[in-house]
Amino acid sequence: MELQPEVSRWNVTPSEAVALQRRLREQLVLSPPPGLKVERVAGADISTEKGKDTGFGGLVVLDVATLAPVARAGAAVTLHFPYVPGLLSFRELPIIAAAWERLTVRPDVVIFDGQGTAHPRRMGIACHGGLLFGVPSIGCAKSLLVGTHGPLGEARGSTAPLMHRGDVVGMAVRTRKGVQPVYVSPGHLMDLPTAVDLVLKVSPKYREPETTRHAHRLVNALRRADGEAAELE
DNA sequence: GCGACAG
DNA sequence: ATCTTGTCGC
Repeated sequence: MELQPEVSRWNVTPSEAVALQRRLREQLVLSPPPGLKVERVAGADISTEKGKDTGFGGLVVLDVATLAPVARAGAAVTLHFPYVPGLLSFRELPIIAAAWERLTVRPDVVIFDGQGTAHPRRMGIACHGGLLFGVPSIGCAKSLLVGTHGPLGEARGSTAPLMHRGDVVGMAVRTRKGVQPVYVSPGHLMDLPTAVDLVLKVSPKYREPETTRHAHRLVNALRRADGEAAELE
């Protein structure tokens, strides 16, 4: 058997995964490619069933100017890694990668449902995914894994730096007045200001980015469709 | 040793 | 993440 490149090595123990993250983070580039033009942005997500071990993953590509979907792809893959805080990418990325291979339209940026550098080892799922696909990426999470931040204004667009061990690892961003902020951090080939700007741009109305919302609906639809097919057996 | 802990 | 009903507020 060929030894898989480390960035796509999934058959590891949690302990090995941690060691892998420490090596992979050396490859991270925390700045956008010079002259990056963002015309298409993709959202990635997975959905699972309570007692089953199949994960349904998908990506939806949106036109940034109109936020209209222009492409999508999904895949069903057996889960081989448990949910462990800090090791989310080893559970979800194999599924998202299968969908990525079926995606015919390449986005300029991928937004993941989870952390980027706002991670104990600066290697959240957005970092790992960006490295894997070789594409600029952003992490946009609904809750914190690590870090603290001060209060932020009530208005949409308000921000507060997310601090962890003396470093700014991300930004708490209010995407909508009167709701809890989301937590934005760069993944790969990305910086924090660019990430925050883009997340606000693709979140004009709801708390979460339209990319994430579309991806979430896609993978849930895939899971339900699979469940209905199973009922007819 | 104790508590925290993306999805 | 998923399992689940109603409920509060714009």
